Amino acid sequence: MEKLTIRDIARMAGVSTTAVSFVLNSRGGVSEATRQKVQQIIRETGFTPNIHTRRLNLKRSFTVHVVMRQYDFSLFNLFAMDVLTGIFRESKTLGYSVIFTAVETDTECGELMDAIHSKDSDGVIFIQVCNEQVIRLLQDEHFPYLCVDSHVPQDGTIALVEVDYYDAAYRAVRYLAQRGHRDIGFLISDRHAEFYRSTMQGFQDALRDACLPCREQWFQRVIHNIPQPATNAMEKMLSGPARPTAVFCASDTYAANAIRYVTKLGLRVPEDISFMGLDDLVISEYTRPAITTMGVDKVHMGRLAMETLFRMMNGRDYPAVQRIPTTLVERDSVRTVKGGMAP
Amino acid sequence: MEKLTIRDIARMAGVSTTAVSFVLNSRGGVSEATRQKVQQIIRETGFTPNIHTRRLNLKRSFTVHVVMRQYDFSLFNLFAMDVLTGIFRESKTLGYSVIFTAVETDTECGELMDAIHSKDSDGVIFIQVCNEQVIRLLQDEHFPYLCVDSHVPQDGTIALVEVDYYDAAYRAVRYLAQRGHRDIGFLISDRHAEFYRSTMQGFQDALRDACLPCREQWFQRVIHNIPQPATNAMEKMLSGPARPTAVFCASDTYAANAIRYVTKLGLRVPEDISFMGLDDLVISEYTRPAITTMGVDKVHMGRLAMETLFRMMNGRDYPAVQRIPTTLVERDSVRTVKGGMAP
DNA sequence: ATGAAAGCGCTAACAG
DNA sequence: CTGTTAGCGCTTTCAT
Repeated sequence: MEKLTIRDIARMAGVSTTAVSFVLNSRGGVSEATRQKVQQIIRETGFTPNIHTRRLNLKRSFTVHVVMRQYDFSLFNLFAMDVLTGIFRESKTLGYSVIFTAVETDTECGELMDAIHSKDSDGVIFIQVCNEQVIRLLQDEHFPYLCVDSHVPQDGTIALVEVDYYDAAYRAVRYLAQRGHRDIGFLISDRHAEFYRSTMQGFQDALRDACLPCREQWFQRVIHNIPQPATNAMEKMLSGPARPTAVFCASDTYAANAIRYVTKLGLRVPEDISFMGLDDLVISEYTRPAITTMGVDKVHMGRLAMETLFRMMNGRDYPAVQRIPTTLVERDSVRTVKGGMAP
Repeated sequence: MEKLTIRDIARMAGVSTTAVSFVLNSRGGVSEATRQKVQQIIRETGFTPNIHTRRLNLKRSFTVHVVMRQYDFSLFNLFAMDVLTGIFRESKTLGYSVIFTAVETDTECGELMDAIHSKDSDGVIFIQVCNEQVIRLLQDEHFPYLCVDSHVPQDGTIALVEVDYYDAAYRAVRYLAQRGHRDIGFLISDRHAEFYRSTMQGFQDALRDACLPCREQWFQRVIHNIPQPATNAMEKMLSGPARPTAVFCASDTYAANAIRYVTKLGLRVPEDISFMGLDDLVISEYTRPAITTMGVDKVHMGRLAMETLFRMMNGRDYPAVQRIPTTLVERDSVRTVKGGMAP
């Protein structure tokens, strides 16, 4: 069966291609009779217009390009996976397709730009990726784009959908303090300057506001993209003379690995040492103890990103920075120290 | 800056559009001098050919369409996520783009076909989705497609990349038997007739070959797509007079939830009851105890799927059914009963 | 309301 | 080797 064209339909309906085109795009300027006739033929034949032609004419492709990081360990994809789900759902309702590129951490600018140019799309969503050069080029081209969870300074130059990490860190530590913890460690990211900055700031402000001590050794940076991140950092944190009673982890993945590590060491969690995470990933519910964490609605972030990009692509105005709040999810990895308030 | 066309490049290089086109597609029939000239102009201007036009002319889009299930709980996406990673990697090397549709469980045939027709692509990969009607229509259109982990009869009519579930179940039970377990329960899927059939067959054959008893009550079907699958099934399994010493779960997600459930009940895993899973998902490493499971190389499945579809799309021959073997991943959820062999 | 015809940007057959 | 030209299938302008 040869692929039908608008011409065939026009012939079968005894009208011009213009009429068919108008019906397809539900534009006015066609008599009701013609419209009926054409619609019937379309239904009977199961005709679908060639999408490339449409795109060629309209100079838009009605697809968005999602660029995300390609991690070696699925563990790190857990966050992005949920964001994706949100993007999918929203794109469906908006009538957009979604196309992908997964980039290695060290992908260079030119390569990425090529990918963006060659895969056609009307806009780009970066998830956990934000190369300044690429951003600048995109800006020069007036190409719509937006970053989700990209750990980038929120100065308004780049459209962003970001977790309110400062607030998350602040409230996490405050929570720990309220549970009676005074000696609090911190597992922080070794990358993403902005992520580092905001969580660190939140952490320190909370420490200060709660009048808690602050020891150099209890701040440990986690090395990414190795099979068991956090193990190393945790080892260092515990090697000193004093041990924190609780550790705030800038990601649930750190927390999961740290808990596993200290458990192997013979420490009991949360009795001997408490842990608190950030993000509320799927695994956090299944570790033992399950991780108490500052949860984020990642699917919502995806929806919001897609919706915002849609506005950009259609010339409407849009909020430059959208900061997503976190919610405390209490599970079993934090104990109440005597003197602290029970949950 | 207006978008350049092949015409502009031709003019600037002082050659015809044909020459430019040939250079772009690295076809012969152009003198070295011309080629150099054109390539330089392209480099200088940063010209990229309009992809729609190319597709329109070639009548191919160089993109594959991935259709996957849209689950409400990210837990269920863990398998598909890794398959996707494999598809991405392979598609990149093959020069294909990837486009998506996430379907609800009850998406009807017409809707899916529309999605397939309207998002353009040269082939479809279904992940954990396999609607017979859709398959038939696709077959009628001679449209390349392939199913990954779709739990469908492997009779050769449909190109498949499937886990060897029979073998996985058989070997899992044999492993449990070797560890000295004689009373073995089974948490099986409530869906996917073929998945049910093959795992059940493997389970029963292994039981028979090891001369183990087989109790009706120890077979429990898990209800999907509820927040805590397996809890219910586990409850039923434990409600009888006798309790199995080990349970084989047709998925790690079942195992994770079952372990959590029985732990809350006060049972110790693996001392009081052992669990064995299937798939080796990210969570399995983080539960406590970590789940002993039959692992599958999901990323490999994705690669294989993409590569096979590529063959189909290009008229080469391809294997109709590819059965992926599983590998035992020993962790901590199975104990050795006295009389059994230590690992 | 309708249809003829001129593109959209590129590929490829064909003639030179 | 090179350029001219006819499409690819659809949108849209402009007469009618």
